Amino acid sequence: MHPKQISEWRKLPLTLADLCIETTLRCGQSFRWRKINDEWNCVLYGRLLSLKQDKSHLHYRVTSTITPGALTPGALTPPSSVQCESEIHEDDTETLLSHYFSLKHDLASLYDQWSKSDANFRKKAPKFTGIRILSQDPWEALIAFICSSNNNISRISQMVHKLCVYYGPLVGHVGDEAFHDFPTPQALSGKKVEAHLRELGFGYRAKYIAETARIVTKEKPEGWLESLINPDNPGWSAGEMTTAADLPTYRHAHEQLLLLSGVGPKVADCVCLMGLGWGEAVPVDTHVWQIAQRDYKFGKAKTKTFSKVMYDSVGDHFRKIWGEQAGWAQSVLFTANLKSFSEQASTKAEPVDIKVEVNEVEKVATVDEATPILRKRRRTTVVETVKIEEPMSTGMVRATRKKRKTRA
DNA sequence: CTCGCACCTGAGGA
DNA sequence: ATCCTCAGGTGCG
Repeated sequence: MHPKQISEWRKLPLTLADLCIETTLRCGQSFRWRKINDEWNCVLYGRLLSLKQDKSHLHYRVTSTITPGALTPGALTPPSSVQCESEIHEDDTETLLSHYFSLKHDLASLYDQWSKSDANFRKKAPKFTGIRILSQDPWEALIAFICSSNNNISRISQMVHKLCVYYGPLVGHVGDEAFHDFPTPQALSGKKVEAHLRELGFGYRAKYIAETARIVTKEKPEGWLESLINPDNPGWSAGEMTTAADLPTYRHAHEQLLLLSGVGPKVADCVCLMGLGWGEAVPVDTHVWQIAQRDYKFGKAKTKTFSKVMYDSVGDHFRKIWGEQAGWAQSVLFTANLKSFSEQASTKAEPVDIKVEVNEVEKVATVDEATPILRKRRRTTVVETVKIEEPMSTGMVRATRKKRKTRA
């Protein structure tokens, strides 16, 4: 056995504008990080990580580990290499973090790009720098966001924690607090899971989780979820070889996720964005819907629950504005809109910010008024009439929406 | 297809 | 304190 094996602190050169863990780890992407003595802790892929950061660096260390092979069934880990020595992991922990925080993207460039193409982003973003999309484990993201439905971040975090405690492997401790990894699909597909989760206060989500675990383990082939990962943003272990046949696309991944229980368009987009690496996925929830109405002149919904058409319309609009990483930009504005971060959100929510800012947003398919926008399948031309303004961001924004052929 | 509503729970405000 | 609203929605009729 390996007693404690607390490794030394290591560090990555990162400014707070490159990455702000204080914000990124609390803005409702992951619900698992716990702050203890000014350090953020979480188990990722079988290793207990601690993070802290200063002006110039992200400091990290691995407190303890368990054999990685047992945790990620889909990840092909050579059965022979189950080294316990933390030393083995040292080097690839940096790789793990680099992937987890999506460090291959230059955040300053992305913020610049979004600011150029969107006056509202330009106004809101400066107070919320360093927000990154986390590339999380797809399965964890799936279950966590099933828990998120009609729920608040505080309770979602509690629920995810319970899943880890009761169904995930114990990896180590920080002080007297135990840290478990996220449970595998198999662990959550037991017969009594639903009833137990009910007892634990999961409410109607207990059924969704149990059902989804059953579907993934029993009705889908091995590695099915991983096969939906964006090839341009491969998983950390690079264990998901997609057969050339099923050409994974964002649309396909989204569509597949909808087949699961408790997974609607919003949850599917969360998983696509934060678990499968599809940057164009824009989760439209109540907050984003509010943002769309307040800051982007989307019509007031006549119905309480906005329709699928409106859902897609909002997403398409943001994809048109922000481009390839629209979901990321959305996450920044989402965070700026969170009550928990309201103190940052400017001294006061001045309702006077109308100004000339949103001049180019223009009309945008007034979705309200029940205008049968898509009624007739009018070729593709109909829908939005967002004017193509200045030429600066041409290359990116032109997200070629080919064939809208909606089966007909 | 669209729409309306029930659904579990508990943290946080009035 | 007690009520009420709301929380990163989804499934079903």
